[in-house]
Amino acid sequence: MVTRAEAVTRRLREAILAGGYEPGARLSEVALAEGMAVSRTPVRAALSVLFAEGLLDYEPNCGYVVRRISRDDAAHIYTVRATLEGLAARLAAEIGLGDVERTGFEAILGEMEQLVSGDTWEADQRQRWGELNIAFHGAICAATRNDYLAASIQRTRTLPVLTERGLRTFFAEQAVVWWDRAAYRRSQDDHLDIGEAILARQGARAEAVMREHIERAGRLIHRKLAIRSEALLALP
Amino acid sequence: MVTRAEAVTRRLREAILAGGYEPGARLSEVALAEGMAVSRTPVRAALSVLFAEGLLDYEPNCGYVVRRISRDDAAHIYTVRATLEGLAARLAAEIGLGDVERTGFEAILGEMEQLVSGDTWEADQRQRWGELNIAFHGAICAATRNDYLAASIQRTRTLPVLTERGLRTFFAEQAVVWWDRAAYRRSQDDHLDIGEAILARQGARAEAVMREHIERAGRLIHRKLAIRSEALLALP
DNA sequence: CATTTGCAGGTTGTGTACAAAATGAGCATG
DNA sequence: CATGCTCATTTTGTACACAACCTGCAAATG
Repeated sequence: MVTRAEAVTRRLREAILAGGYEPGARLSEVALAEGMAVSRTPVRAALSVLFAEGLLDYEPNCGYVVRRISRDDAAHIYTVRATLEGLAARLAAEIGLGDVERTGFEAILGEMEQLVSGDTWEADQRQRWGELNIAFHGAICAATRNDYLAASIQRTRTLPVLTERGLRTFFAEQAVVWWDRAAYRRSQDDHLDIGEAILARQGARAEAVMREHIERAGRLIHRKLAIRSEALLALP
Repeated sequence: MVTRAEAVTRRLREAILAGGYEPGARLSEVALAEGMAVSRTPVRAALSVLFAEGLLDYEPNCGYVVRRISRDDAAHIYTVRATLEGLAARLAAEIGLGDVERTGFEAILGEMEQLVSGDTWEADQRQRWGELNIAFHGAICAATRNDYLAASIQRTRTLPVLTERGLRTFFAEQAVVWWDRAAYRRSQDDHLDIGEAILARQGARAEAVMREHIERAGRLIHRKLAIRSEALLALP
């Protein structure tokens, strides 16, 4: 059975990552408790967990607020993520994929290629592409057989960033509304190179391409955030 | 003011990392509460935080136990740590040290060299060397100006491993009782190379040496754990 | 004899009352 | 007008009572 604390944790985490709360928003225990029809106890437990995960800031006797991540923080996180995903790609190449893994891996890449080179590019296709992108990176993580590495990468992908809409988490496919179609094409080319390198057991090449692949996404978001910051400064 | 929950968290964390509780030990809420003369509430908060940090395992309605990390887990963690510390060394070299940083850095290296090439090698000298080792790696982290990276590295160093004595955390200097003096000398040679590379702004060299430096420590611990496992199996 | 079912004991999960601390409004004072 | 103080309000921190749940054992049942 799931405890209420767990249920509240999951609901809150998803709400935050989906952008239901603005970064900087105060999370009042009583308000959340009433909203979810539980007492403050499970809410407190959930908040402490999300704080430990890095989604919230906390000040004793002052409460929890949704963490606001600065442009520099985002750049720092992307630096780490690029390195870790590069490591994962290299390990996957060095260890090699089993037959089942290989089949699934090629299926993911094939469907992505089909999507991105299709005639239309509607919202549901972009979303499907995002799912496949997650699956692609997840497959590489899984192939390393290193749970700690997979968890570390996962952490870098689930931190909310200052946003009004669209750019909810660092995981690039959540931010796709920012991208033009050429960026998808470029991203897909990277994926093809990475997949090829891994299947050919070329560890160094897989690592280098993956690293650059992530760092490019980081630069893109860094630039987008700059534009947003200027826009905010230009207000009243 | 610090809340009781924070105080309990700190005390518990230190106790676990110092080896006060065997991996696998159950942490009863009431027992801890009585032992620290607080109610169960702050104890529960502390346990949930330590669980999120990865120091504890948790099963609903069943309680918390000190996490037991397998040999493979240890190897996985060291792989990630070697990569991250390598990244830190490279960034430190690329960014460069300020005058104050550089002075402190050289002081640390100098004292370590003096210690390890001295005539005696007693317990307090080994401990001092351990402190300086922490300071050395910490200085490199700080020089990157990347808090997320520093936190990620810190996490890899604070996970307890199966042990009876000596080998409490993965941070090698906690495990020094396992090493002979030659290992310290070798470690110090690495430090000197890394320091030289960073000061000379040789990023790739700093990264490579640091990576190997950490991976060697990982292999050492992996081997030690193997010996311990055999010893355990050999018991009645 | 094996299986199950019920009970007792202990542990964790939740609700709630109260204490302690921070916040903010209003007012006095320089 | 700015500053600092007091006090009410709000929010969080803690304690504790009770409910829900797991565990082990023993007795009943087939």
